[in-house]
Amino acid sequence: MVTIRDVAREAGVSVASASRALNQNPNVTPETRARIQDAARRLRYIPHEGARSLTRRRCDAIGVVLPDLFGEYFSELVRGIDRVAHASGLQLLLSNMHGSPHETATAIRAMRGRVDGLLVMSPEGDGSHLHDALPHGLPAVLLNDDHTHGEASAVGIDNEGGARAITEHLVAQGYRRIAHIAGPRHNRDARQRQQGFVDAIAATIGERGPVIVPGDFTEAGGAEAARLLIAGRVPFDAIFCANDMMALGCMAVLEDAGLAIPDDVGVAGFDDIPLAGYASPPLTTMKVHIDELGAHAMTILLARMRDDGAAPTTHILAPTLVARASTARVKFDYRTPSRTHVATEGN
Amino acid sequence: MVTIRDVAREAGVSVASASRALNQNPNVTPETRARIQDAARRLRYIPHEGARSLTRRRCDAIGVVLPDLFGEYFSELVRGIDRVAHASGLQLLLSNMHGSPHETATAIRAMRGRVDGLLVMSPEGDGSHLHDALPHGLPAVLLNDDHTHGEASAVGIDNEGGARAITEHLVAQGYRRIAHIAGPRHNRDARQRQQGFVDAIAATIGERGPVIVPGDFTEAGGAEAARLLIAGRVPFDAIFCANDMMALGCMAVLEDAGLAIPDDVGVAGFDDIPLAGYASPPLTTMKVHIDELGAHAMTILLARMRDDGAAPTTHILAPTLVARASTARVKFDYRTPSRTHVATEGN
DNA sequence: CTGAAAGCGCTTACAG
DNA sequence: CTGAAAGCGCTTACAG
Repeated sequence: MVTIRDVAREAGVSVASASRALNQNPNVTPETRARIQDAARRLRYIPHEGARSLTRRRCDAIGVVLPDLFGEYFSELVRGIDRVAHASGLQLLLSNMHGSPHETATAIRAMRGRVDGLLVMSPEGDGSHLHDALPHGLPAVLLNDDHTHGEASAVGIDNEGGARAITEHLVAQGYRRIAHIAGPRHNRDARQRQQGFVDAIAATIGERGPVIVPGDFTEAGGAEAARLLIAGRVPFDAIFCANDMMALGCMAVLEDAGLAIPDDVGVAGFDDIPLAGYASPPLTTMKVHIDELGAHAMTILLARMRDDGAAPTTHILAPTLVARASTARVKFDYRTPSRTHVATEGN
Repeated sequence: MVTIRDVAREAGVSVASASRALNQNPNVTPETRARIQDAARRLRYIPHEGARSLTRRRCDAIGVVLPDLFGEYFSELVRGIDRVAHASGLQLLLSNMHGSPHETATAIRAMRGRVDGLLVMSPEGDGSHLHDALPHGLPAVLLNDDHTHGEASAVGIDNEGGARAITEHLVAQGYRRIAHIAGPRHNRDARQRQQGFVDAIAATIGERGPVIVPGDFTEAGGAEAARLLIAGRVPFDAIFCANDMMALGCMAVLEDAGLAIPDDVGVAGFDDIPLAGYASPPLTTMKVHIDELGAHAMTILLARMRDDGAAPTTHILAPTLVARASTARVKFDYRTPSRTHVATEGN
């Protein structure tokens, strides 16, 4: 491949001059600059960014380490991150830790010397295991975490508050026997959402031990949990799923079982992925502004990269309730008002 | 930040020995190796990958340049790429060209010296403009292109064949006045799908100038096109949309207008994004095996990276028909067989 | 087995 | 304005 030495030789100047001309440095006469640029064009010279960043001590890139790259959730997250990063002329180096805590450390280490900052989302554990992996001196922001670790800032979601809000919505709709399909046991979001649910049930209905079925954040897991619920003896008239994908799987099973949504059973999710609005009936959920989460985290990272002396901070974003037909037993069931009545009687 | 010199000093050896010990090189006595590894651990040393790749002349990373990072399509594509890349221990450096042909060149150049290979998807133009931007000597594979450019291989989709197949399906279902909502004018996929549609209509129905409404691959664009169709005087009993997102927007408008799908109007899309199966009614579409497209391209790139003397190749993947309820006027309308009859009479 | 040296491709003080 | 030199952090022949 052609290097800056080739360009310098072709133009009859030193590599120093070539570098200056190619980098818009003013200390070059127009003539030599033109000669150098011509040579570069003729040789189809493209600078080696790896070498550049080694000497410039900056990469103009930021690393993003995620548990997965797939699905609407991460897609939106990356979109938000990219919006801010691109505006600052930064490239994104994405890394997939494939859900493995061990690979997280590997992925983070592989970023050293390639990026100027790091965005990390590690949904399991308390984040202290990240402390060892994070390169000392590299600005970092934890995504979806609710407190800082070492020098890393954090941007999180108010999962507990969100879970409380949607549970209260179910209660307000008249549902009284509300079950919860939880997320993965070690997942931080899942635990917090479950906690918010339990608290809200206790505060509103006064029930101390609501039904909680384990789940795994997948559509199949939601379906399986719904089957368990139906097979069990405990009656229920609503299900709050810890995320939307499970709610979708859950709804399919309920309908197959002949249960009408929202009349026999109300269903609510969490996240508001695009699919949620297309489900039939459309799914009530807590909208997590995922792209804003990403954009916000990136903005904070930029600030830290400029001033790395600043103390790490924590930001918590509030999700918002999106009430749709899947829980519209009382107020929102504009489509089949008669059936609402029947169902209410039926329960 | 701590460098290998710090480790060497701490362990009382030369940087050469430190490097060897840290890279599992056998030429180190167990004792010195242990001493060096201890020092590295104590200092929390993490190697500078940028410097490593400069001397090793390889980055263990591959660059992916896409028109956008958002949406299910790219999400699945990246998933497929990552599956293969990860198995080979390669990182992914993603770049978003934000739909701009100009930014494509910038994004590609920025990859020089950071990656060992390049995957590029540039949906507009004929790909020859890429020729100038692709660094000479860097293995590259074009995604979604149907012929090679320079040294770059290509992996494409049989859009024409797919469009013909789904058009024939509509005809087989009894639809006779089939309109097409096209994709962006300069988009290669869109043009090929339109061509396949036109050919199939001519071959089956004998119609030479079927109705074609411009679109833009977005949901809003599909809705707008559907409104145009309804407002126009030309009768239609089916719509083949150039992609699924437009089909979704299209269906919403049709239903609002009181048209029953599939009885009054059949609707078909292209891509089979996950949303397609969730639409009501579920959408008939051509499944493009997007993740396989990505995995396939990555596999080819790996082969090129091993043997860069090989001649560039072209691979075309065939999409498969997924018949769902949105076109089930004749055979698949298991839900409302009576209405099928009515609708057929009605037309 | 170990170390001194060269070099990867670039940029940037430092002289002139 | 221009060039020679040092250096970014590493690896790898080359000697010993």
